[in-house]
Amino acid sequence: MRTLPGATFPLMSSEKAAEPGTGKPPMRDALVAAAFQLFLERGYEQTTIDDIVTLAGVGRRSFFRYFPSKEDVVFPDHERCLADMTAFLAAGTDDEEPVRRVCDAARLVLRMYAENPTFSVQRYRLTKQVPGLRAYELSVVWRYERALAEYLRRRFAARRDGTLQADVIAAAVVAAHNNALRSWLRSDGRGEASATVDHALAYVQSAFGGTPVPPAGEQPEDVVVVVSRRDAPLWRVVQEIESTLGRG
Amino acid sequence: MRTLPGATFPLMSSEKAAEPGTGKPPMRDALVAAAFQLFLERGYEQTTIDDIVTLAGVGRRSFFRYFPSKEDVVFPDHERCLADMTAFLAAGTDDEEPVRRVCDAARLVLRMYAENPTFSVQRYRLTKQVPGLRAYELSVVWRYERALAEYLRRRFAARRDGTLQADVIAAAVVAAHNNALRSWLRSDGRGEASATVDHALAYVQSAFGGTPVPPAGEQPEDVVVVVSRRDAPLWRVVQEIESTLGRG
DNA sequence: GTTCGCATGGCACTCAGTGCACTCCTAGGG
DNA sequence: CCCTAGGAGTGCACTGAGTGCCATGCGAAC
Repeated sequence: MRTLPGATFPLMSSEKAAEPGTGKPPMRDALVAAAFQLFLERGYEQTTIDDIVTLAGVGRRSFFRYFPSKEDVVFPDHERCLADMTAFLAAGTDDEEPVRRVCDAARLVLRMYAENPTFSVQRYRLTKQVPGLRAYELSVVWRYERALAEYLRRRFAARRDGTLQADVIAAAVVAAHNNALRSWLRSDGRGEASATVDHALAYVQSAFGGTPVPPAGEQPEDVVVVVSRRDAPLWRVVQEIESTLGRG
Repeated sequence: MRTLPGATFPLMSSEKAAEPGTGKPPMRDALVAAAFQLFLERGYEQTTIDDIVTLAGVGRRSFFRYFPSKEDVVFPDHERCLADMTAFLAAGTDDEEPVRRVCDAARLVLRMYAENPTFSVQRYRLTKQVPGLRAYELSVVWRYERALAEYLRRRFAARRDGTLQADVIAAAVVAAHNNALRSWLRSDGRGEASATVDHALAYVQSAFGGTPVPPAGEQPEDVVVVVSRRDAPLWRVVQEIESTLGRG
């Protein structure tokens, strides 16, 4: 159980001290690096906190100073991302389409994943096979979903069944986002993540939202006529409308 | 720390021994009863496993024979309910409307809650204020959602974007169900739970499903004509279709 | 230099969860 | 009637996460 050589985590970084908010404390990064190295080498459950702090060359107590639990070290940036999303939603004006707004908020999360593809893929493989981490990830995702739902509840305050619609749409947005994100992660971060998630979110917008893609250049006909076979499923009808409007 | 009097948990029950599958082991029920008594008295985190087993009058090791973790004692019947749901989905035939089927599956869960209103309400209050239990509940709900999504994925195998639609619809169904369930739980289990959840699921069916309410008596017109103002939001158009079809 | 604040480290403790071995108690077979 | 096999329950010791408390050390301010 050797100690990580000092060069691996630059204590001589431009950030000289741990300043919460301004820059990342180097010790925090060192702990994340040491933890992931061990998690990938021997697995999450086979790695103890003592192993991590020994490799990082810091005291055991310091680990819990930066991460409230062992699971948290696997999701080191979600707290900040959640704050970003909350701020993004709070900054919106009331003349925006609510569903479009929450879809854009979801894209913030995707961007965070896409910023570090290799890290994201490693974490994905880890969470996929460790039940405890999967459970923890659920609680993280749940907080994003709640942020979206709270925003929609405010926007839908006047609607009948506003809270119901808010909860359902938030869940649908998160599910679509996660579907696209996972598909991207399974491909080892190759390909364009944003295109995948755009496609997934367009489906949700087509089911719930206002205008999914503002026509911009080409205006749809002033009058839309849809002829539907009796008993055709509603999604088929919606699909028909979309293609008629030139959004297919 | 007295011991629970023997009369509180009928050891003289008709089930004389612990027979997995046939009847509930009385010891399991005794542990649940003792646990909830203490959780309500002094809180979840303030209650240790030792407290529970002492009150139940059994050995500490026996607790973990029945419940793999402390959280599990709070959700003693979800494992069976999940099995029921899986069986229900597997028993369906392929000529049924898939969305309707998963909505019916969700109603199974509601029925389980509605069978023991007081227990469900107590548990709700507990999970609402204990973060650890909330997280655990998320993992339970996630398994329901996965069961629904897997079913829909099979049914949508031929569709383009089938897995996306399956994931999104499953999430929407679960969110609608939970919205209704929580509203019912907040009312202390008064009122008709099934009516609330029916209303919530109808919203999801109207957004995704085939015929939300089979017309039965009155058939919709064979040809549907919708005239829409330019730039009207899609949900407004859908609303129009719905009212035209007589589903409003 | 002294002092204050802060990041860190060390120590001891609680408690959840596990592996193992032991004791009953019961069923069944000779 | 005895002997045995298996399963339910139990006691014990151990690991490891997470916490509270206090000491230490270091840089900044005074």
